[in-house]
Amino acid sequence: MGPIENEQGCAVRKGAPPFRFESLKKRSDFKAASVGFRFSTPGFTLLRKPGVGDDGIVRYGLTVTRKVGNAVIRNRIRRRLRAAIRALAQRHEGPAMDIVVLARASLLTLPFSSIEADLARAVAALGARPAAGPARKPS
RNA sequence: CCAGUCGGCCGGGCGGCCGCUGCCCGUUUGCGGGUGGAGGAAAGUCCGGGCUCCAUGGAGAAACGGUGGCGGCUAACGGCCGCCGGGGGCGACCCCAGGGAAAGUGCCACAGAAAACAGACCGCCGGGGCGUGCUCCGGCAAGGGUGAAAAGGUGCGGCAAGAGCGCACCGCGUUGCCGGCAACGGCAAUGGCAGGGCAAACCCCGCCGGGAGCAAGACCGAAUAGGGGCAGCGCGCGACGGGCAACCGUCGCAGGGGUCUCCGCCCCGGCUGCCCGGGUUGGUUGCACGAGAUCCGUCGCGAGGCGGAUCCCAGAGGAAUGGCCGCCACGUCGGCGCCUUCGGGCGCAGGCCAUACAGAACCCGGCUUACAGGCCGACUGGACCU
Repeated sequence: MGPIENEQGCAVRKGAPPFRFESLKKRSDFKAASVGFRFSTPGFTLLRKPGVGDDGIVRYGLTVTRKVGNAVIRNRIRRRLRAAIRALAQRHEGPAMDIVVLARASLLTLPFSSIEADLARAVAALGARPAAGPARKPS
């Protein structure tokens, strides 16, 4: 893969090193993402935190609620998601941003290849939206 | 070989690609290399400890909570081991909240005459009466019936009929002797039977218990705003309130600033320096050498004790210990062939699934619950062969 312009024509990164992927750790980040754009797939819902991310870094958070299953199931889902995100990071070119993955129970049995494909699709779709996030009524 | 009882153990393996994390080494500070990295229940959070903080002069009592055969083990326990008693099983073995009902209170539905100072429905026996199968009086509690339970059970004698009324055996109480550390057991004598059940109803008795928890606790600690103390300099007037005072608060006028001037509006009324306390995010620690693991010896029936040697064996923090793929084992399904005690077993090729329960969060000892499949050992009952 070569450094190219992405479809939106923003953030051209010729010859830049690959994106670094870090995990979100603060509760406030998760809450901020909950008001951003969403993209749903059979296995999960992807949220994008409003705002321009730090250059060259995509931060991701995983939300796997107790409703999904017990600790063993939740951990396995987290591991599969991390593995898929890591694979995606190798070829990510889109804008820097913060995302949160809301997991569903089907992630346990869904084929790994389809999780990867859905994740790439969802990240591309959210990367194309304006960074400021959706217009919301001021509360 | 079949059926069963008890105890212990395992609970995937190999390879490839790509990753996470603790420690060590190197380093061009990007990273590279080496090495370690979930469980028997890590679970439920039900007990017991260590550790930490708080409270506490010592001892005791009350209250509350827990616990309950006896002896031992243990740091401790509601745990474990051994034994005793009761119950179940042909047996190996299993089950028991197993102190006290002659301290008191309470409850015992339905049925039944009567459910606890006993009593008499049907009955049985004797006597009186008359209308001769009913009634009255008295005796009895064996039989019937009710019930979970009705003042021991069986048999013989006895009697008007009966009854521990008498006797034998069994059960029970008391006393004595013997065995045992003890729970308790054995034997003998004796009493003719004392006494309903429920204490997982209150209660009584013995024993144990201060509270909260690693988000315990300790250390480091910015920036901004705000709080307190001290020192120096400064400190317009008036009114009101508080105060011994220093001083503080409110209001008005004057002053300064936004804004060069006026008006209006808003803001400020101390400044500087040093110190203190509190404290959000964060970092370090507690936090991985311990009632530690493995092996050996020794004492003990055993739980376990003692001694020696060797070893270091997870430390995350939106939470690492893995993701994907291939092969194999195990399992399972039907097919074919052979054997068979007709339950099944073995062999061959093939299809399917790709493992159950479940993820450390300060650490240990237990308990309880969950668990696909499999292995080992000891023992019991039975069948067959020699």
